Amino acid sequence: MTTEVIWTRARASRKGPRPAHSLDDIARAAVALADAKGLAAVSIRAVAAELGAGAASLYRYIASKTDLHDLMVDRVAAEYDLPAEPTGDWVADLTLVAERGRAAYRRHPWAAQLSAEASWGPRVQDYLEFLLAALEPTGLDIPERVDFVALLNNWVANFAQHEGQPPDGDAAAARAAHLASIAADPSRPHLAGAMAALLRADPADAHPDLLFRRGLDRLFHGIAPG
Amino acid sequence: MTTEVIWTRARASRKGPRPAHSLDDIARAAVALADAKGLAAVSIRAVAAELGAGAASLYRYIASKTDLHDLMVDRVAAEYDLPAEPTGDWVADLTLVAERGRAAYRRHPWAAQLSAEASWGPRVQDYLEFLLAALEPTGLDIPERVDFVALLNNWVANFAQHEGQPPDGDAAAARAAHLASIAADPSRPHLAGAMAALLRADPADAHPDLLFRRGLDRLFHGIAPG
DNA sequence: GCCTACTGCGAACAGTGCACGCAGTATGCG
DNA sequence: CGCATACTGCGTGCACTGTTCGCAGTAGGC
Repeated sequence: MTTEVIWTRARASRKGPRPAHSLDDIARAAVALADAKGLAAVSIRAVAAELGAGAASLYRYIASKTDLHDLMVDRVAAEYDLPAEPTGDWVADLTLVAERGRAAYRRHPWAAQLSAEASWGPRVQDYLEFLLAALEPTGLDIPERVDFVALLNNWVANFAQHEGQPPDGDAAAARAAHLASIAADPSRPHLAGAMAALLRADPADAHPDLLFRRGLDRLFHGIAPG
Repeated sequence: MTTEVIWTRARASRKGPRPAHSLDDIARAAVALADAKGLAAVSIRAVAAELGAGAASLYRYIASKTDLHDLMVDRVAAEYDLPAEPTGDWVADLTLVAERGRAAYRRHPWAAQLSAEASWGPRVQDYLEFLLAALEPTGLDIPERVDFVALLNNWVANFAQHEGQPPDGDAAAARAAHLASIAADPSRPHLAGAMAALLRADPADAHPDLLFRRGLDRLFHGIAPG
């Protein structure tokens, strides 16, 4: 008997007691936990406790923690809530996806770590379908489209991660101190200058919306000058 | 007493026995272990055993597993082995970095998961310095340069990940089966078409070097048609 | 009314990151 | 020299992890 990804497992059961929970319940609990206390706090036991269930009970629904992660990613993907069909204006379509993604990754910063590895559930597939359809007018061939979908997702996740203020705490403070020391190190002038500029501009006077649009534009039209 | 990142800790010691290992030894052992058995096999105990040391001994050198990850990333970054100064031809400079990165990520696929989160050691800083300097002729402003550095790293890591054949094993087989079922699902035609095309072209008759150059070119000049 | 397929779950197992504290070692100072 | 001191390696233990096993209980089909 081969292992299966959670999305292909049969889920019909006629006999016995009704399951007390659903995959969606589990996903919701896990997402809530990750939002509140970080991805590291999402343990099988913790999710089970959130549902008022025993730890071993979760294994009636999922086969591994990987399955749980897949559920979480799919649930976040549902927040894209895209229309059935792209408009045909590829810049507008991709911009819409990017903005929805930005919002989702700001709500769920942990999702960035999971989305690259997760196996695609139905909501993720909807997202991919929309993006691939939206890319049709660009004339890119198929490998390039797939490549660009991953690129866009990565870029959006990275952007959202950096615009949300860093999580306060011990490790974050150490990070910030290290960044400051890099900014003050004259032996790597370009890096020091860049870090100094970023630290100075931190009060977000440079509107992030503008940076986001500009970054997207670079993705669409490249970084080449002129 | 505030926690510190591993790169800023004092490392002078005059009294007592000479340390039996060095940070570089530890990094080398951890990288070797990750290359051989995957990132999950890199536990404190396993790395210590690789060095012929007790588990608790490692904590004389590092303060946490995060420190170990930082060491590993910095060691991989050393493999870029970039010249002191970029040439001034930004396309050539960035291409060089991308190619070195591709090779490094193919040798150490696990590094992709770590590089985004790691705190920058000296070798990583050298890499960043070179890239930021190389981006100067593009006329991008500083936030855009920093953004692009992250983008390039992500894209290269992602590319290298996908061109290396997937790790054989139980989970990988389940993944492949799921992909095939997506390719056969007519309810999302664009996605199905894309997956079918990718699965068909798997025998790598399309030279990956060519795909790599083309992808880089898209990064530099954008995806806009015409 | 029972067989049977199901459910929830306590307990246990191997493994993890990490902290404490002790034994041993080498250096600088008197 | 001798010794206090600052270091090193590390056994042991703790709280926790993902996962498995087997058992008690429940409810649909015949």
